[in-house]
Amino acid sequence: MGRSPCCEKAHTNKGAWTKEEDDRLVAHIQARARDAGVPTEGRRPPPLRQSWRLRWINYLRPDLKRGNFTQDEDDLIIKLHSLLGNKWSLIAGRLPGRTDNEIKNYWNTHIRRKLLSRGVDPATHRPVTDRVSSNTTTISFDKKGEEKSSSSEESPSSWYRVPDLNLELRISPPVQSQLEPVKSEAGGHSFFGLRTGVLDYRKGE
DNA sequence: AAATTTGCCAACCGCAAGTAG
DNA sequence: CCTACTTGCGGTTGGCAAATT
Repeated sequence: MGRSPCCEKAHTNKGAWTKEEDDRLVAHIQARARDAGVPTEGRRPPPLRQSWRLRWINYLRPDLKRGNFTQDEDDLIIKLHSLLGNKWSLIAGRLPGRTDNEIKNYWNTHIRRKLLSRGVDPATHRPVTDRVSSNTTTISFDKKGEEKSSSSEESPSSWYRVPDLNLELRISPPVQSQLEPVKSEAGGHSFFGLRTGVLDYRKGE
């Protein structure tokens, strides 16, 4: 991808990253990791630093899997989406080596179409012809920690059960941290000393 | 062979929440 | 508390390549 015309001007450097820029970013982050911390060269304009962060999280992180999604990953994404909705970061937390952006793109380009071709509404995960089903459980994330459910069954606040999916979801530290114990600082990969790509559930305790 | 359309996906944008001073 | 700044997230855009006309 070339740089878009608008990006050549006004001291900006938007657009696709070059190999050289990637190398510099990786070297910079590794150096910073050794120094344990924060950039020392003064403040940068937010858009540039945000771009660095995105590039690192979505592309340069060493644990990224890349390549085609497997059938298992497909199924897992569909199940998780039916439970979590467009919470791509949460879904990504369950798929080691995949980023939220990657999953979001894959959903929009592949899975949506696949579900539609099967006659399933990708938004609701119900048959398109199915109007209102009474035997379903709806989980809303509108309010933190509140489960709005049409089912009367009591369940522990830390996990949910959806009858027609044959899937139980327990909120716990993501797979990533279990598989890869050796990480910068305290799990996840460091971007200027910050953990990225792994949600820290302990914060909420 | 050239023009047009379509699909893919990296990157951008803006908002909300978190944090530091 | 209040303000400014940073980070994380989800939605959207736009460029490239492949497919089609």
